Amino acid sequence: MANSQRTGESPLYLSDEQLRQGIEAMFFAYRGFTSDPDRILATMAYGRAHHRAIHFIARSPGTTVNNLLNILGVTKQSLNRVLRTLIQDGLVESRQGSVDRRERRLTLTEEGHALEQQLSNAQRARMRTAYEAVGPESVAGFRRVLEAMMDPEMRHKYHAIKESE
Amino acid sequence: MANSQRTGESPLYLSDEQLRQGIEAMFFAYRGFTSDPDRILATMAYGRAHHRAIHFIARSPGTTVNNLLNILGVTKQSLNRVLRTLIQDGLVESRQGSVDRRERRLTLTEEGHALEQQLSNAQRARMRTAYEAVGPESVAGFRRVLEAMMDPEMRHKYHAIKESE
DNA sequence: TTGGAATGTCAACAAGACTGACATATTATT
DNA sequence: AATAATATGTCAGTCTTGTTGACATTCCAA
Repeated sequence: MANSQRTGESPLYLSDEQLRQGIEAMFFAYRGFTSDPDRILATMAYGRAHHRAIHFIARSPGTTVNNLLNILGVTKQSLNRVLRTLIQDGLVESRQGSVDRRERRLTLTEEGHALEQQLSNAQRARMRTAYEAVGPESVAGFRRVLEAMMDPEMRHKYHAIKESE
Repeated sequence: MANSQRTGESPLYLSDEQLRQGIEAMFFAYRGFTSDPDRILATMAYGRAHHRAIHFIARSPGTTVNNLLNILGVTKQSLNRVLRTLIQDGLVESRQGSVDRRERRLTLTEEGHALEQQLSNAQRARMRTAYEAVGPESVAGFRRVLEAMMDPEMRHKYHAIKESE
């Protein structure tokens, strides 16, 4: 069962040790990935959950609560708490849908956009530095592996967001 | 400042849109990355924090609490709560250090190893499937980008663990 | 012997996830 | 027109995992 017992049959890059290193790289890299926005958010009363909501509202202006729930994969109670504070603080605007008036269409206010820019600038800066350091071929590989790691439903959502832009 | 305003100067793969897609890919992929262990852990009274502790104890048997604190980047109180339950449940053994008896040397018990295997098998299976789907060149690029994304201290720890194996 | 380091523990707290129950509009179906 | 389903919001309670701050113990080293 364990790959290390049949190294003759499968290539080195699929060995348990290589996979384990990939797992640890993912762990440490994700820490770096979130650290810059986290630092900014910590100075306000916000956390990672607020960042995620802001990001995807910025990405798909006019999105509904339900759509956001699907993308973020949390409960409506959890999301609602975050949205409530963002709306109260004037970062997010919630308008009744014109076609289906049960829906709430979410958009960022000017203030919300300002924070979104601040957060994504920080996150992109790290990403850009990493991309520049390794070059386009490595970046292409990076993107391919990440996509292959996603659950199929997540992959669909990922593509849907990409293509709607 | 925003890269989208000087697309003529910098390559496409460093555009804000490409960086944004990388950020979202990272977000969705990390969800997949943690989902299999999370599912297993949810059936017991454990969470991701327990998984992380178990992983790095398995990786560096006889490691100290302090070393684990450095790797995991949490407070000792937080780690201690997790370790306490793991020790009580007989998954982790804590022995007084022989050289410096203030230290606690942490190892997995047989039961601990069994759980670690279950968790890492699940996580490696996803990793292996992804790796197989994209091939060794993409994997190499993936690893390069992840490493470039880490904070320098994290990169050191990552290498230290790799090389001690 | 004294100071500092490593560890453990107690208490209190907060973010952010969860479940379950229930309310209110609105739309769709019968 | 009545009923069912959908979208959203809210209240209450729980859990995990993180945080601070305070304090005790043990042990090494100057």
